[in-house]
Amino acid sequence: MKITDIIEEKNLKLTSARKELLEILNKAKKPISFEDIKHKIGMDKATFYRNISKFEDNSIVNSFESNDKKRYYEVQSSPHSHFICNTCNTIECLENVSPAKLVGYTVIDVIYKGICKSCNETNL
Amino acid sequence: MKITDIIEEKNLKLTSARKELLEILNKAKKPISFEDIKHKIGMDKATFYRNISKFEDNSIVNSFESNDKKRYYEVQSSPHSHFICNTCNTIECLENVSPAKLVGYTVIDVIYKGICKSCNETNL
DNA sequence: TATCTAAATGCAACTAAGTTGCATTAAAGT
DNA sequence: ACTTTAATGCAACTTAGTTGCATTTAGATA
Ligand SMILES: [Mn+2]
Ligand SMILES: [Mn+2]
Ligand SMILES: [Zn+2]
Ligand SMILES: [Zn+2]
Repeated sequence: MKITDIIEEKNLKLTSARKELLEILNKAKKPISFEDIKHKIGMDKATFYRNISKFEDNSIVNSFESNDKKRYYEVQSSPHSHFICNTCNTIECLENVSPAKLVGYTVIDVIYKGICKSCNETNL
Repeated sequence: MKITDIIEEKNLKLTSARKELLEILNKAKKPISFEDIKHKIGMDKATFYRNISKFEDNSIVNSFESNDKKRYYEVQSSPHSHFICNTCNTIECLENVSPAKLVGYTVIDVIYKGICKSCNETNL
């Protein structure tokens, strides 16, 4: 789905800041933080956070906190869980892991923490 | 296990601040944040964070970030996952949920996010 | 038990992610 | 083109957590 369509579908104004932000998020293969892209974007950080917040309200973007106390954002595609490595802090999207069901609860998001594949191999 | 034994086993100095802190953490049934206990403790916040950090280095305490952007700490007992409610922000320890295994990864901690039992019941 | 030393503490200053108020600008409907 | 309302930039603010430094204390040694 195209960026302009995503924005129009939610009846949001298509501003240049939003286009720029969504383009970067759309290209990214991993969730990214403000820190990650602050040098690539033209907008002020207030604009970044306000737009991210609006995207989240409109279910265009979702986010979670990582080990480094920063928030990471990604375009909402098919629901999936994430793995955060305690050693190298890398975040991986786990597309093929079906989230465990918990009776009585509604599980929306699952974050696994531990040691990732490549860190495990390094320490053999 | 007694607090004094835990500290001695790791060859840490048994200071009054550490005793106070570990006693509170040990009694707590849930993970707690600095905000939660700052009024109950005598030590400075720098001392709190330095001691928590030392406890984590020595595997006495573990922690994770919650929805409210605060870090929550608990005495490391049997490994278990946690549920964080997006509605009421309550944190629950899930003692009886065995964490999913991911081939190639070492899963140390799993955080489920979503809607907790009581919030689900309220919205029937 | 008095002395010694490294580690722990309190305090204040700092950092950095994220938020907010306000004046200005720009999107998009007419 | 005109108008309205939402979006933006900027600066000031908030707050969890960190750090430097002078002082204190645990606990080892004599
Ligand atoms: Mn993802
Ligand atoms: Mn727990
Ligand atoms: Zn890793
Ligand atoms: Zn709840």
